[in-house]
Amino acid sequence: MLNLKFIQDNPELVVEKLNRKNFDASEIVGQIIDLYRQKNKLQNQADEAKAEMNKISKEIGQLFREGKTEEANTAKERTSQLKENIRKVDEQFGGIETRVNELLVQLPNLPHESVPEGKGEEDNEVVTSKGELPKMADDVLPHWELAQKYNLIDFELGVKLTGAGFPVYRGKGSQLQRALINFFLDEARKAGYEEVQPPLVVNEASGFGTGQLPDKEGQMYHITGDNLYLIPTAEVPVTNIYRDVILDAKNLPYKNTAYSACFRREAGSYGKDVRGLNRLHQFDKVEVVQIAHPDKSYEVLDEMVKHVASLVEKLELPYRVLRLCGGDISFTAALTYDFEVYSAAQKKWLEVSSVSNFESFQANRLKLRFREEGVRKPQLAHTLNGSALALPRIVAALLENNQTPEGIKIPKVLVPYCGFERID
RNA sequence: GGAGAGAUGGCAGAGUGGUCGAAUGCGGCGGUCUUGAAAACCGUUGAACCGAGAGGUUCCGGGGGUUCGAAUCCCUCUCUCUCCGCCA
Repeated sequence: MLNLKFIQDNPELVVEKLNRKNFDASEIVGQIIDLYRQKNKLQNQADEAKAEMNKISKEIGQLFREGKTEEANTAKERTSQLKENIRKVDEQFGGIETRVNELLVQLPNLPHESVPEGKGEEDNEVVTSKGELPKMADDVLPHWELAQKYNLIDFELGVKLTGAGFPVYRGKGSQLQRALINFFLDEARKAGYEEVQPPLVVNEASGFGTGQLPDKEGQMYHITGDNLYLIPTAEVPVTNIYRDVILDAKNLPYKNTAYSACFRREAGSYGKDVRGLNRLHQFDKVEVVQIAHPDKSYEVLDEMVKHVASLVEKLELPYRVLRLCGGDISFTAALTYDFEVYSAAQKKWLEVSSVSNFESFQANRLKLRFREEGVRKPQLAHTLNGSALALPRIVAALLENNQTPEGIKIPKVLVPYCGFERID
């Protein structure tokens, strides 16, 4: 959520920047400014009337204590008009506040100046490209066939148990999952992130805090009986650790990592993209989250990007990093880098990580602030997060790229975690 | 699932109609003392909004009501805890 005062002070800037996101904010911003003015006027009126009321009430109390009952009763008569006035002004004020909030919530985050213009994913900017694309024979298998051949993942069994998009990992497939999770968590810990194990189910307030609600309600599984949501990413519970808190500036940045299962309804995605591990309703992911000082958040973002890069490099996967364009970047992010690994049999790039700086957009909803030494007023912190990494597409690329006639080779770093060098 | 209790400042915990943004303790910050530290003592210490400022308004889980006046009384919702039952 953008800061109301900021919008008021820089309406043109807001509209201009949101243009970059292909969002026409002129009308909403105009309405907000208009309402904001009315709101202040009403607040002043209400405050004045309430001050008067408070004064009279105190006087009445004083009179009663002095036993001057008659005078007190006279004073009471003065209040009814005032009371009615307060009620009316308050009602209007409340209505305007609600309306302003409704409008505020509709505005996406402002994109960072480095965000390229563009309509969709074809306009994303490739900032890094590393690793040789493997030259594979023509008869290489896509990962879903490898998974079946080596009995690693049973997609149909998942359909039986739950439905499409809920695969069952088994044998070495299951062990590989566990190895990746441990590897990613260990790497994060070495990079200074404190590990946490959050709940996989969150309440409405948490969903709102990180921006899933109300905008992306349909993407989450909703447990209606208890009004709780299955998390689409560990970002939600982990970032919400810091909801409604005021941190000490000298302790910034706060760094957390968490492994979690992630649940996404993926309503509206059909077609060949959903084949195999490419798009699932439940998947595993290790997430990294940082709460940073506004002056440092872009340094932090670079640090996180380097961390994620080191992971794919250690896994010996060819990858590229994209800076998302205005048309592809999410509602809440100011700047996002996507990581894609090359999947040799499918011959395509698969997104395995998304690293974003949300600046104060989430913090404003979360009421996540920090206090600078010697400064009385707390200010909004910046939140950042990134996948480090999401498993399924990594597994897909590992299987496809490392297939040999003798079986699937496990990358060196994972061998100690897996306990085997090859799947055959 | 059954029964009961509770929700107050960073934490603990008082406060049952006015002088309460709220006692007290702990913690935090500043100071005195000390070679330094501890102890002791003194002071200070919530947030949001409006305002150039003085200052004003709001907030004691959320919402509503009673009253001139509500942390305090009433209604309602949510959440937490305790005991019993069931269970990993």
